[in-house]
Amino acid sequence: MTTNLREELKAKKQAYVQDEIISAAARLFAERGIRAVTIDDIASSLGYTKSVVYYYFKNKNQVLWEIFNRIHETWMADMQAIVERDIPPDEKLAALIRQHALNVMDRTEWTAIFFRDQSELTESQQATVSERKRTFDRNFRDTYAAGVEAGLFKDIPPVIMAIGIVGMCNQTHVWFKKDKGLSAAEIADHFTAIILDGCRA
Amino acid sequence: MTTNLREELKAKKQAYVQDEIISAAARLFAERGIRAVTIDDIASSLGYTKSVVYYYFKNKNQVLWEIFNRIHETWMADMQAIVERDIPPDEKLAALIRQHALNVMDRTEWTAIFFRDQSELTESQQATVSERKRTFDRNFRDTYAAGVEAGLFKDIPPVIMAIGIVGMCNQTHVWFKKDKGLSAAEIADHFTAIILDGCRA
DNA sequence: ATAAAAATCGACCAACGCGTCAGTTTAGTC
DNA sequence: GACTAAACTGACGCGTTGGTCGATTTTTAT
Repeated sequence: MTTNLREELKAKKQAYVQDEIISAAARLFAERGIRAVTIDDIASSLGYTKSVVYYYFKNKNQVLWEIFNRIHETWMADMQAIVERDIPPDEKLAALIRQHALNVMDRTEWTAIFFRDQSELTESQQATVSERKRTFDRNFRDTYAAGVEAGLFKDIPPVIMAIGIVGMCNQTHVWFKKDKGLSAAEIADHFTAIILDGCRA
Repeated sequence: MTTNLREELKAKKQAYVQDEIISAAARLFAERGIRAVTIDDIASSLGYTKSVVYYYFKNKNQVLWEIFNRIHETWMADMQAIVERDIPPDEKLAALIRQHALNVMDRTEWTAIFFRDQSELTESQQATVSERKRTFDRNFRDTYAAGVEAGLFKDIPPVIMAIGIVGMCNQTHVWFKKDKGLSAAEIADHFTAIILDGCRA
């Protein structure tokens, strides 16, 4: 059992430092753009040297890829929980909009990267992300389509709705500032209301 | 008068080549991101050498800055024309939304750059762009506020509306493909309808 | 034909940033 | 206290790229 301590410590510290690095990287990436940020920048923003980053990550791409994966996991889990609920389409759409708006504003930096810097990934990573985004949009589309079917929504092409909604929410990452002006919850509620009033039959 | 011919020809050719370069640059910048595009890439996409680009532009930043200026000029002219019209706020808002959506889809590449790569500009250029964006948003805000005043719109904070509208329109640059699926006009009309129905008192 | 201006070429440089690596310090283990 | 895995250091190699510069070709005016 004695050897376990070392392993445990290793795992814990590694997870912790990796989180630190990813957070710092995300902040800088979002602010200046991926290419404008050097590994040195990331490291020294944490008081580390470049080599430390390379000890915990294989290369710059892996740091970036981890950011993409984490944001996707969070968003997808939230979305899945809503989609599986047994509630009418209008309520479901409202919940989806609200949740996505909140998620975007909860981590504006990550959102900026996710929607802006996909081209910095490798070809195959890009393909994966595109597929994920499609799935994401599809949930909005399907929910809207179900609402049209049920006579709750106007007969607007669901694609348009999905694009519009996601666009509206995503762009908040540019303007939203925590602790300044309206709260994330208020903004999310307004957006939800605007869209739902705009598409009710 | 003979010297004038020379000057004229020079001016015309220079304007032409500059346009070529800017268009090519915009296409590549939008696709791969500013930093991922070398001056060589721009030049050779036109069959030129790097030196040709440096003959017509001082440096990379000037090419980028020109893109930012041109898109601003176009958008602002269109917007100004609408703002000055003597029509009720709801019609005005509808016109603004429609026009912006169309402008975005007319030049998806330029839009991508404008909203994504501001951080690649110099500090003072960034300040200028931020100021311009504020002015742009303010026209949406003021128009909405006037509509609320006139009892046409719900009493939602105008800032929210402006953010939502611009976000909705901007994001289309990601999805919109000419000659595929719905036309730009159709999308613009749908967006306009959704928003206006969503905010009418 | 010739001179002057405009346009283009191609070699070059210096800075920069990614990623490597051989070695050193730190901290649990026996 | 010796041993070993983990964590970290600092210097360096190497490719890339923005930008320069003198030389050369092309165009226009006289």
